[in-house]
Amino acid sequence: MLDIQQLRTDLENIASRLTKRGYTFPVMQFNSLEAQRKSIQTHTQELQAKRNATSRQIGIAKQKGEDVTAIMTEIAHLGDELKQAENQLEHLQTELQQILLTTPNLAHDSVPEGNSEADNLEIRRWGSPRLFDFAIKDHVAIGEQLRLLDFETAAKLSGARFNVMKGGLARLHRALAQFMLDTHIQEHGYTEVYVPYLVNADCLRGTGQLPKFEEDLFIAHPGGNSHPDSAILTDQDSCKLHLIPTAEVPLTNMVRNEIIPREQLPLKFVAHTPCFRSEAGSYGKDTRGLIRQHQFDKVELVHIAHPQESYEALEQLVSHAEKILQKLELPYRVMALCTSDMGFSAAKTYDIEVWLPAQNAYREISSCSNCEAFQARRMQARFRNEKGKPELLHTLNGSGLAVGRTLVAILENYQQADGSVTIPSVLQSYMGGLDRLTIEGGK
RNA sequence: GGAGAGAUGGCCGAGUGGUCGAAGGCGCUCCCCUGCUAAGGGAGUAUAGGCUCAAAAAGCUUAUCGAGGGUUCGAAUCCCUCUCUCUCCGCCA
Repeated sequence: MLDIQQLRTDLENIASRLTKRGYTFPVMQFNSLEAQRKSIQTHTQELQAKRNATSRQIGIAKQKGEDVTAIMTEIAHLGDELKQAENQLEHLQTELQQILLTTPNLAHDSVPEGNSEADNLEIRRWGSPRLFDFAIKDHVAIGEQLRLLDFETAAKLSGARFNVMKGGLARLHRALAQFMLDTHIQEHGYTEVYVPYLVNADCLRGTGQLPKFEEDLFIAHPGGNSHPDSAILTDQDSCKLHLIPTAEVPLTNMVRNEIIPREQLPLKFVAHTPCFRSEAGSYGKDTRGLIRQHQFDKVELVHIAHPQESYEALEQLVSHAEKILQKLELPYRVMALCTSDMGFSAAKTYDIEVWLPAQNAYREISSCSNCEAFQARRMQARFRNEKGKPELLHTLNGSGLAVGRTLVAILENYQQADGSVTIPSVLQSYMGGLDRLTIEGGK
C-alpha cells in the first residue's frame, strides 16, 4: 500500500511512476473522492465535537441537579445528522481504501524500465552449462523412465498440475528441502520457523495477495460449503481460510500489528512449506512436468529490516539463494526484473534463473524482492526508531529455493547417458550415501 | 464437544453510564539533589487520522480500552455476535 499522504501531495509524480509499471492510477477518481472525503470528514468531526461537548454539559448539569431538557432538545436531531455524515464518510473511506489496496508498489530508482520480461537486466552468471554427448531428455522423461515420477496417478488422485514422486526421487525431494533449510540456518543466520498452511484473509491482505488476486488462491471453508454458517458468513473473513501460495504470507505476517524493538532487527526467517496456487491465469503454460504445479514445496526466506538497511539485505538475500545453487553446482543467472515484470508488492526484484538443458534455457527458480514499506503499511508492522517513535519496517522475501524446480534442474543437469541421474555430492549424506538414482534403486 | 473465567496503554493493574485517553505502580526520558553507589524530589512518557499553516513548530479536533454491531444526549462500563486466552471434564494425532 502506498502512503496516502504522499499520494495527496505528489499525485502526478506517483501516477507517472506507476505508468512505468504498466498501471494506470485513477487520478480523477482519487481527486474527486479526496475532495469529498475532506469536506465530509471535517463536517463529521465538527458534529462529533459538538455531540461530545454537549454530552459533557449534560453530565455536569445533571450532577448539579439542574434541568437538562433545554440542552436535550437543542441536539435532538444531531444524532441523525451525525449518523448520516458518518455513513457517507465510511463509504468514501472504503472507496479510497479500495484504490489504495489495489495499487501496486512503486519501483525503486535502480529498477530498469521496460514493457516485458525481455527488458529484464542480466546482472551476473554463475557456472557454465554442461555439454552433453547424448540426446538430452527432459525431467519428465527421466523421472518416468526411472519409474519415480507418476503424473497419471497424480491425475487420478487430484487432476492436472499435481504429481506423485516415489522412492529415491521422493527422498531426493525431501533431501533438497532439508539441505536448503540446514544451509540457511547454519550458514546464513536464519531462524527456522514452522507455520500454518492455512491463513486468514488479513494475512493475505497484508502481503498483497488480497483483494486483487483471490482467483490465484485456494480457499478452504471449515466443514466445506455445507458448513451451517457458510451461507450467512460467506463474505466474512472469519470462516474463510486460504491455503498459502507461499510461506512469505505467514512468515511476513508474523510481525503484523507488532512494534519490534530496534535492537532485534533484522529478523530473518526461513520456512519449508508446501505452496498452493490455482494458476488460474496460466492455462496452457508449462503444462508438462513439475515446473508449474498446484502444489509445490518451497523454502522461503523472509527479512524484516530497518528501512535504511533493506537494500543491503536484498543483496544478502539473493546471495543466500544463490549459495544453494552453487553448492548444488547448478548453473544460473541473476536477473533484475524491469518495471513491468515485477510483482504487485515489490519495489525491486531479482530473479534467479537456473539452467535447464532440455529447455535450452534459464528458468526462474527464485524470486527475491524488497517490498520496502508496502506490505508493512498494510500490516501495520513497525519498529521503534531512534527517537522512540513507531516507524514502518521494510519487508523482503525470496525463495531459497523452489524445491520442485530445483529437483527438475538436478534431474536434467545430472542425467547420464544410461538414464540414471547422479546425486550432487552435498546431497549424498542426506540420501544415506546414495550417489545415483537408477531404475533398480527406485524400487 | 460440555462447564466456567477472562481480554484495559511498553508492562502490571484500577475502573460497572457522565469533563476517562483512562487512577496507581513498574519501566523509560529529562531536570534537581547527592564524594561514588544506593535512596530521594520534580516534570514528561500511547497510536492513527483530520483541519489551520508555504513549511516547520504549534494549536484545534476525531477515533481507538480484543473485533464488529446495538441501546443512550453520553459507553472501557449495559445488550448482541464473533475471535482469542486460561481452568476443569470429554475426545484425539
